[in-house]
Amino acid sequence: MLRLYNTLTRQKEEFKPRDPGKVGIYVCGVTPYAYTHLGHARVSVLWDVFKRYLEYKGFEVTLVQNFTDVDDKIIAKANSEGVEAKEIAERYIADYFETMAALGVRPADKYPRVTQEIPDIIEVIQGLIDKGHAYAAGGDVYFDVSSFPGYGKLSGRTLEEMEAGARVEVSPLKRDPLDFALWKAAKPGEPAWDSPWGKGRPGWHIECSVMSLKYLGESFDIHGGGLDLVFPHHENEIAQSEAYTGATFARFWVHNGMVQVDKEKMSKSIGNTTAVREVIKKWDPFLIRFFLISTHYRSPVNFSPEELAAAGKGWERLVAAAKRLEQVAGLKPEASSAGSGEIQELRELLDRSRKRFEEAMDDDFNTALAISVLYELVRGINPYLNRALQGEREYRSQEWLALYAEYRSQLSIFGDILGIFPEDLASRVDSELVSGLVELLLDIRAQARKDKNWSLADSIRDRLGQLGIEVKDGPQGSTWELNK
RNA sequence: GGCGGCAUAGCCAAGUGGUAAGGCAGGGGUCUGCAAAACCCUUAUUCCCCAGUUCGAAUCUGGGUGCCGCCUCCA
Repeated sequence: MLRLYNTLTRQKEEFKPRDPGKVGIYVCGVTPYAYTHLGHARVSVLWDVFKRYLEYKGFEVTLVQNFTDVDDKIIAKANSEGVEAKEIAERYIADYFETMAALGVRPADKYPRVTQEIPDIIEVIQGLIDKGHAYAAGGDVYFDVSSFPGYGKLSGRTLEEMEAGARVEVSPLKRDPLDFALWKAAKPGEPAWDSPWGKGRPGWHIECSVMSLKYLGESFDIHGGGLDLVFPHHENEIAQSEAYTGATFARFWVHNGMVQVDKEKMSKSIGNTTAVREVIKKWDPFLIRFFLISTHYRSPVNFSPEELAAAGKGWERLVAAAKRLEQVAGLKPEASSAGSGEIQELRELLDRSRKRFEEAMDDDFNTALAISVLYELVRGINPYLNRALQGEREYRSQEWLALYAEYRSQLSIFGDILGIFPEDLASRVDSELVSGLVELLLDIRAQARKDKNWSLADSIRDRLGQLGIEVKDGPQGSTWELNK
């Protein structure tokens, strides 16, 4: 049973989908006017993992993530470069897709864009006017906050409190300072579409209401996004949508914590963003994923090279174990008696791990706890893998090889859900020919070592090292590992 | 100023009433021609402080301190 923290109720609730077996998710995507940064990466990686886990649980998941491809920032950027707004949006949308591919994020099911949904948006705005929830003023259209009694229920504040805050934008066209724009009249030179209120473009919040309702329907299951969107964006989405349909907008609101730098939020307006395209030049993209999910999604995660390096050490241990499991899968069984007691214990560890992994993920997607299960698995099997790879015959029996195969499969299932293992792990590790040749060289080297011919032994190790094959000597023999 | 959240070892980080997961770093060890890896042991009598509830609290309540987010664009 999956339990999810719902921002709306501020507690964990049992998750039951609207339609049995199916889950509809809408996640607020990016405004493409700058390179994709780690904050964007966190949201996307998170929902990629959540979707994979829900699919593992047997749900059919529809994930919708939008692009806000027209807004003030895009227009400003376009003006400063002397190009069309569309060109700016296209450039950074392309960067977003490239970044996501590098991070192993599987594509969402639908990526709607504001500029391609204008007629639907106009229809909803007109509907809101007709129902008395919105009013046109000077070519703009504003949502009348006072007409929606539930305003403030997501962010937990009342109209009075917000009025007192007094940092809201004052516009002479608004009846109330808290009213927000559904439609903005075009200024000269801005991208604009025809509408009943004259040329203009949609306000920021209306797109998400329109697109989520269009692609997921009323009362869809989960609406996600960064914690910084709770107010005003998501609050406004609820007001518009529920005023329009009269039905609950989204059933679960799931918000992730911010990526921080020096304990401060990473954001474009502060100017402390780190573009993912730069980060992955120095760090493995799968380590970035691992790092981003090694903290619970609702907590902030601080980004620094030191913390990334520390996480990297642990991650490398998991990857190394996964590689060893691939290698061992290529061994031929030896006829020898097995240590059945040890095998029994290891099989119990395996069974327990499945349960603990699922319990962790079921508890509000506790990826940090889930990762600890992988470490337990690896710590359990590692000693035996080493013995098998070093040639100890009793650890290469049919029974042991079968157990390794189970571990390999289980680790790969967990790894796939979290997406933390490079996908070409198997192909990198093994082709029969490579294995055979490396084994041959290691046999020769073993003889050289026996003869204390260290220069030959070291030369073989060094030259294999240059080819990316790392040789490691152990008490019973040598093992090897293929690195990038 | 208003609203919300968080404070756990040197660092990162799980844990919402039953006696402190996991990772990194550090120390010790197994192994060892050298190197690397792997594994074992070890590192918080204690969870920001003070009071309270309870047989029992890191976990609940009240007060304090510090940090973060939102109230303007933001994932």
